[in-house]
Amino acid sequence: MGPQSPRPRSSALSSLEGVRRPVGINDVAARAGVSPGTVSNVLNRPERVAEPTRLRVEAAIRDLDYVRNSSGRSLRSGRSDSVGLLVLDITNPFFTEVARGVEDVATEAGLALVLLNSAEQQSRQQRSLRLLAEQRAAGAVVMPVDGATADLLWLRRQGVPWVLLDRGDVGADTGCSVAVDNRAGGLAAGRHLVNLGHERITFLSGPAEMEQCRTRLAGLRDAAVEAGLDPDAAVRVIRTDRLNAESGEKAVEEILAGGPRRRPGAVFCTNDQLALGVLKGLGERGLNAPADLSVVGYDDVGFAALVHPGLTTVAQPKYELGRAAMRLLLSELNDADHRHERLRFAPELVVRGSTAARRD
Amino acid sequence: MGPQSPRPRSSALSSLEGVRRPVGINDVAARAGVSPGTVSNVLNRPERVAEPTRLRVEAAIRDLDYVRNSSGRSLRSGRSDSVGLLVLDITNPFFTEVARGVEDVATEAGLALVLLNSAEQQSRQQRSLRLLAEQRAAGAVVMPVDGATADLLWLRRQGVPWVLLDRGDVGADTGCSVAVDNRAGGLAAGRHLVNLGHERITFLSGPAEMEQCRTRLAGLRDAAVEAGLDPDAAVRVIRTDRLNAESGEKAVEEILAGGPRRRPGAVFCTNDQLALGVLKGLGERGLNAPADLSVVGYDDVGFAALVHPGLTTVAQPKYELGRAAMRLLLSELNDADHRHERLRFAPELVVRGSTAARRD
DNA sequence: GGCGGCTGTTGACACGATTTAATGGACCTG
DNA sequence: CAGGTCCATTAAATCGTGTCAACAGCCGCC
Repeated sequence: MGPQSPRPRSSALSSLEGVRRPVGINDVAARAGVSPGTVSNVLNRPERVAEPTRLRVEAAIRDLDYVRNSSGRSLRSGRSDSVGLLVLDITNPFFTEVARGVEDVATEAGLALVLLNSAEQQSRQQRSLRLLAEQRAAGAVVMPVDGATADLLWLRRQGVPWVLLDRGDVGADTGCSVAVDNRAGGLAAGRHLVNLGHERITFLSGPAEMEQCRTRLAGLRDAAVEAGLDPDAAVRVIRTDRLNAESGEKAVEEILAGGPRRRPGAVFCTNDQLALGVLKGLGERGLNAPADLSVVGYDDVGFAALVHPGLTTVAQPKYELGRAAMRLLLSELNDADHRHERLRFAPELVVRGSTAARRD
Repeated sequence: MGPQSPRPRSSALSSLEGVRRPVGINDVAARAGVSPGTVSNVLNRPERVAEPTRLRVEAAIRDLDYVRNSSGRSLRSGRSDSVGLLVLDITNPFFTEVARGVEDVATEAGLALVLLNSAEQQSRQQRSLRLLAEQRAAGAVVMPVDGATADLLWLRRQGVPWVLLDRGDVGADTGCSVAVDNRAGGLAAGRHLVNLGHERITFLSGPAEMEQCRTRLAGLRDAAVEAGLDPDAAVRVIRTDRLNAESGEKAVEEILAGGPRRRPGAVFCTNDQLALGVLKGLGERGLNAPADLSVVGYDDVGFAALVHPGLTTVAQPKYELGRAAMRLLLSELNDADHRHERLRFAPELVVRGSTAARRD
């Protein structure tokens, strides 16, 4: 034992440096003249402790500026009070609206939100899920990259429940999910264009493996069939590898290829960013919507209303989506009789200036 | 004592239900035939343990699918391995780019990011900071609401260091800060407009108490003085209460008030969202930039390049800002000889189509 | 062969909060 | 007054990890 080995626990001499030994529940107990257990009761079940005692403890808490230590707390309980939010791309406005919804509900429930960004990479997603397991997170709201089902099931086996957001299912009945009806969205956009007289429509899709893209396309084709058109002739598909404005801009070339005769009257993009990119690409070629091409987007991000002409788009209740997901997670955490639920929201077509009747 | 009271700790019967007792460092130790301390060494200082032992332990870890418990970890160490990121508005693209930078560096360093959104409310910020204190967060990157200095100092007294982002100082030499030189940004925008011949410029500001707004305005006035103009005559200020597109749109009325004689030739907005709102408001009145009014924004968010005409704006290195802030925080956490630093980035004017020479 | 030095491993405790069974005291009742 | 009930409080055990002094075993050296 060195000379200073049993460091003086309760010395007050540290007021000189700014670094004070953190005050714990024991210090509070000592100051209030009660046992640590009573302090814990004051914090967690105040009704069990007599009024005068409670007041004394509360005074001690204030005097010492006591802040409880959540490590100790969650070590004992086996659960931490934070929930994960795993998104595919923090910078996408769709996700940030969702995040706001999740955050609001989590905050109301006193839970901290751990933000994880997979950037659409499976390896990063895997790291993120492991982190949640290590933290013994109370739960997670997850927008997984495609085909990473096994990792999710692993996480649940580790005792961390999740709610799937904006993705269908992960096979079995393994958890709640919240999404918007993509087929209905595609259908609404399709009907709108068909009603305007368009018979040649290009669908600007993302990567082939994304379920949303395929389903929205299916809805679009439904609309063509409804109108008595041959969907294979009426709908042409162009794929991009990323869902951003740049890809949309580059795709304009291909959309317009084939000369005026084969040129589509309308393009339906699987994402507003793509659509805005298309609008920009048109502008650069001296063309514009809707005169030369009707353009429809998807999501209704804030900027869709700001461009000129305003972007016609399929709105998703993004904020509500986030709130609902977090609420389902809370239900799974708190309700003993929780049953997994598949919540489906209805999208809504917002008609602005970027679409118009066929002119040729 | 009920019949089942001392639950069987090591029974293997739980393979039926999906809920297994979480496996801890002790189980690993037992399986590998070593002491828990050795397992801990394998995890934290592998070089101290002999190769064969290490391999045996690593095998046990894999076999049991052991996941370490960060509550126990950080209870012991007094520090958790998460850092907070407090932003004013998650949905603002400026913040999300910053967040991406912070997130990337934090992830590299193996730290988890706790996302906190003050929504510009002091009460929410206070709750957030308390949460970080409770978590014994390793540190935080903070964009505080104005005038909440005391809470920040309190957090540091609680042992949680922070880096200030996009805000000057908090009085004394209390921590690092990262920001962009707002005066230089205002100056660059101002010079650009003055060089185009504009002599009546409106500054569209946010709330009066925001330091950024005041400093950018000062830069703009500097430019006027440089050009031999009386800044009080040349620059008019209009305030909005929120920094969003809606406010910009509403402000158009006021900007144009006073008839063509007194109408300004240019408007410099303290934020791209405001500027985009102005562009929209102009469009709705049948006017447009730059023919009727030159418009300059600030931030260079992704959408600034997508509108037509493209928005001339003062670009901030958002992603780099986030990275730098997190790096300074890491330095404060790891380097014994850390000195607080004030990092200032240079903004850059990006000229697009929304500004043009004076025409009247 | 005894001794010092070195390496690898162990055992026990500390971290801070929660929980449970036990305790003490006040009050009531027959 | 003995016995019982109820309430407020306490002491001790516990959660999973990290740390550190102590120790065992081994090698080499004189």
